[in-house]
Amino acid sequence: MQERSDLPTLSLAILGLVSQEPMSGYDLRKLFATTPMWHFSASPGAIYPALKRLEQARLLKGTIQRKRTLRPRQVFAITKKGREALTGALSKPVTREDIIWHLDRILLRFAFSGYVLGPEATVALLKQFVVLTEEYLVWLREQVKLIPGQGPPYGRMALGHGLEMYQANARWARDVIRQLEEETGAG
Amino acid sequence: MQERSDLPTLSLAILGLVSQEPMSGYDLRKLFATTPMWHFSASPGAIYPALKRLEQARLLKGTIQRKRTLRPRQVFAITKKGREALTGALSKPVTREDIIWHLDRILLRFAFSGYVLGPEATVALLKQFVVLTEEYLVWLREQVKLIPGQGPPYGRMALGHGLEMYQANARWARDVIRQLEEETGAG
DNA sequence: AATTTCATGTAACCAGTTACATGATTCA
DNA sequence: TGAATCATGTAACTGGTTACATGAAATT
Repeated sequence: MQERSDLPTLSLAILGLVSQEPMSGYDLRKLFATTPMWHFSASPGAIYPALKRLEQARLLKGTIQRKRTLRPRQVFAITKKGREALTGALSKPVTREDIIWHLDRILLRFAFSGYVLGPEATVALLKQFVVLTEEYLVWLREQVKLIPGQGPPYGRMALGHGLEMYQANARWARDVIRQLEEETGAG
Repeated sequence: MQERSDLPTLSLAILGLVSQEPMSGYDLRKLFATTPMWHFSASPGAIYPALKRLEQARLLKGTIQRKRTLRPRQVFAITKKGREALTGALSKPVTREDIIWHLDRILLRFAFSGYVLGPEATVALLKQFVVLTEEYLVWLREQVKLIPGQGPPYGRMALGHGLEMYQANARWARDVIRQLEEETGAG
């Protein structure tokens, strides 16, 4: 019987952040509301239930500070099992679905992979990303060709946006690969 | 008492497609599964309930063909109220939240706006998009500067991805604006 | 004394996912 | 006749949203 499918993206974000430094729900909310860790829900109705689920799954362990007050502060730290789940999630192969629907997840995996698995694994992740993105670009370009040239141009233009996006993705990834390889080569 | 908030993205997609040509749930599923209208759920558990909600809200009207069979085919057409809801949704101002979290919605609005509201309204939509995107880019560049230069580079690199994305968005929009203005200017 | 910030949480709702189910029609 | 395709739908689950609620501590 295998571990239940994928961590939701918010849970992955929380797990990765807490793995670097124990945090409370409030700390996470502030982080998501004010820093470039934008893009993740800062709403208490998302954070606190997610923390509860992670603790129930024994991936996090909460410690209550200020026990005597009515509103104690609870700081969460990653467990051994949690770290295994994190490295597992970061090591999974990138899929075509990921590059289309879960780009935020890939970026998250990229950043945490750097800290948790090191630069080599991160370069490998990025290379998978580049390959899949370029495959997808091939398909997209075929789709563009299939659109009749005489009709209204909006569909073609919207597709053009997709092309720009995926090209930018691939460009960025190749650039970062180059930087990381220089670094590890020089280090 | 005002109309209940926003149409969900899938409902907007369905409404816009059906406004061009009446379709069944199955037609929509095929479209979402095989054409560049990728990116929308082709799962029956999403499509059929969405169609039911749109019909209950009187935005669509279903007509059953092949009445006598057990599995009739039901084709949906947009109603007057549905067309009003569609133009309303397309005419709403673009928000900062849209450009960060709902880019898919903006692309959808762009494409349908072309057909439903015409090129001038579409150019206006794109111009809003460009302004908000460039404002956001300013903020992002400030965030990049705030990252300490000596630490691990992963956070900065992930932010760099955001910069590339939003720059590509703005570039695409400006390009399309230019094309549409040439067209309407020449036409 | 009033406001803001710290800090945690729940309840109702919404909409999407996967998996399941049914059965007709068309094609090889 | 068996497989693929047409065609519609439900049930259980998941997890995010908004809005609400509480109350201490720090700041003005």
